[in-house]
Amino acid sequence: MEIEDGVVCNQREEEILGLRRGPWTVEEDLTLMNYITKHGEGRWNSLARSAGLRRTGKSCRLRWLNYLRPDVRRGNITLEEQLVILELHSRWGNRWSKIAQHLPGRTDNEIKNYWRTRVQKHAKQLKCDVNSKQFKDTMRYLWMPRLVERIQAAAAAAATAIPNNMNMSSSQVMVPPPENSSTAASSDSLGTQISPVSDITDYYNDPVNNNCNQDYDQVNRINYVPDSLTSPSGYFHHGLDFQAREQNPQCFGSGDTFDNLWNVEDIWFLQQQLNM
DNA sequence: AACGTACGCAACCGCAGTCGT
DNA sequence: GACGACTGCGGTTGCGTACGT
Repeated sequence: MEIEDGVVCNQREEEILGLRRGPWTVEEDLTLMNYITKHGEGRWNSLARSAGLRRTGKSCRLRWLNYLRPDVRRGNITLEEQLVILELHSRWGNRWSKIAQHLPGRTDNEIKNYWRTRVQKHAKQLKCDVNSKQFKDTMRYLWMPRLVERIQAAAAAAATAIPNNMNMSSSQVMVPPPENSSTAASSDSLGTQISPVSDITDYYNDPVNNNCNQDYDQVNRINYVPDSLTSPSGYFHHGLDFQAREQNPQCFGSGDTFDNLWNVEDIWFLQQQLNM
């Protein structure tokens, strides 16, 4: 049998075995769910055969983990989740599954998609590489503190609206303490210790932990904005802020979208970084 | 209304690691 | 130790839909 490459081989194999590809049907979903309910997950290749699914084991696993699992959390990524993603990505890079472990109900695929479609888009629009120091600094010193502010503002507003503080989803979002912080140094088991998202907001607001807020304040104190610089905020009108706005409309004034976290300050900040 | 473009997401692919034989 | 099967991960692609002209 002539094999040109692995892809052709796989395609022929699948044709011979009558394997299906592409979007899953409702019937396939039900078959997979029923089978896993009865027999449990794992051993995906034999599971696919035993369940009578004309799919690869890989395909079944992916469908289950990313879509059918009962604890999969759907919908927009919340502000807290965004903060956790940014923080953990700055620490671990593209370790999506590791990051996903700290966002209950979120899949690595979803986080990866979020990063690619949102964060990398911002980097592109700011005309810098997503892995560059400039972009990382902008993220850490501008975007993340702003997220913290938004989260705290939303929490405060929700606390006012709901006296017994049954607000937000903070308790569901877990981040390990920053590895290079004094908090981390004093923790018992780095990596296994889980703390609520409030830790991370405390972290970014505590001048002892890093100079993030000092830098941020400095940037915020700047009143002079060169006329030649125009805000890119007009670019950003999609997605991320909708859920937060729906949950806490009082926190969002007109035209105040999450994507407007990127504004003329970011351009200024990047230019300062480039001039250093 | 029709068309083109951008966006978001589900699914696929290749590779590397793990495990059993 | 060598080999093959399986699993999990990160990167990439393709499609449906929303949006703008």
